Amino acid sequence: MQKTSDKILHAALTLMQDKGFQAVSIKEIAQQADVSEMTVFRHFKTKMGVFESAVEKFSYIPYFEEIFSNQIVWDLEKDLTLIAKSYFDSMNKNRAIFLIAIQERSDFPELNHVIVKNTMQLKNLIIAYFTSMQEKNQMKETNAEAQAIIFLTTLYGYFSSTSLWKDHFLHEWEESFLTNTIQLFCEALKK
Amino acid sequence: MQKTSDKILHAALTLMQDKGFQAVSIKEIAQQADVSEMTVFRHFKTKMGVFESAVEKFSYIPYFEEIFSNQIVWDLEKDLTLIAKSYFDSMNKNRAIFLIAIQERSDFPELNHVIVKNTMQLKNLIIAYFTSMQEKNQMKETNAEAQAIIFLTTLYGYFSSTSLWKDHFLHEWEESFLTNTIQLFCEALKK
DNA sequence: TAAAAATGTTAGTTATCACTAACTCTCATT
DNA sequence: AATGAGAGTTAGTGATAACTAACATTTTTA
Repeated sequence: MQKTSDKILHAALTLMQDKGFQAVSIKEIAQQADVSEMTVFRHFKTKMGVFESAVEKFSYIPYFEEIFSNQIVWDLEKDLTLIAKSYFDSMNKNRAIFLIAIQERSDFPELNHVIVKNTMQLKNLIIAYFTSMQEKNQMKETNAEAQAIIFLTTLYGYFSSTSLWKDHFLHEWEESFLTNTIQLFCEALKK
Repeated sequence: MQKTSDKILHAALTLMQDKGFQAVSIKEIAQQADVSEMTVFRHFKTKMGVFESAVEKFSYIPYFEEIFSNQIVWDLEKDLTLIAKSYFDSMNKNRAIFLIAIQERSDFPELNHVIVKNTMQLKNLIIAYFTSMQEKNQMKETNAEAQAIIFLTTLYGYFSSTSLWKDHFLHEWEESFLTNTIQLFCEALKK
């Protein structure tokens, strides 16, 4: 059986990813977790305490460098697939925090760092990868940074739209979206 | 000089695009608009009334069909530029509503329609455009819908990330992002 | 300039919310 | 059987927010 504090944190994140931090009351969290309000306060002192514990527990720091140093095979299609999947993987694990960060961006701008830092790091790795691929003569000589930004923006666009608007938006399944996107980039960039 | 009710609506939208509907108080709106709380209530009855009037006043319905029927020249680069600029133009005009829609999506799911409807409409027009281009033998024979979705997702990703995370994210200027993106798509899709 | 319309001021109502305090209940361990 | 930890219950405090009512003041207009 689940520990009480875990139940509370899970309930809090579940509610906050839909409504944000300040729009969710302790009462709601307690109901969702099936405990009394007092139990929540006893475990976490304040509402902010619940939130901070939840972020700490559920935020995920991806290790893109390892992936890059171990699994890159210098084949554009395979490598872009790997990169894209790693990105989706890390963003999916941080989905709740991503959604809360959006909603509370004016009150807790620090939260953005979790998301922004990951993305910037990946961006730099992709730039380095593209540069290497150009040196290996496997990619056309275009602006590596610009291509990296476009690639990441596309991935971000997919993740963001499916997270925020559920399937009511452009709805294509992740797998097929990914295949088509990578094919497009390969078509444009491969030498 | 600006009418009082316009001042209020403008203040409300300005505040709500950062914090959302329910996190902004009438007091804040009144201060921002430099009127008294009572004036706000006298003009709009309820807080919800302020919001509804603001949405009605500032939501923008783009006329993509007209653009497509008048300004398309059947040159992939020129046409994609036109399409992308029209998209950014309409989204920029709806930026405040877009940001509020995100924040209040669990309470006012109807709001999404303004954004989703525009995007879906544009998507269908792009699919039709790609199909025609293929028939004219100016584009490779790929899945038109998939390409349209990728193109729109990329544009959405740029708009969404710059709107939400200001310049702290992938920061490339709209103009150069657009040029590079369209060049990539042309490289991949042109025959 | 006088009436009318718009806005300000002040005080108050009701509801909700974060949080506290004091007390009770349950149940596993010894 | 006694203890103590974890959880529930109830009542309450102080703050804030939406909204109302009554009256005063300013601005616009005829």
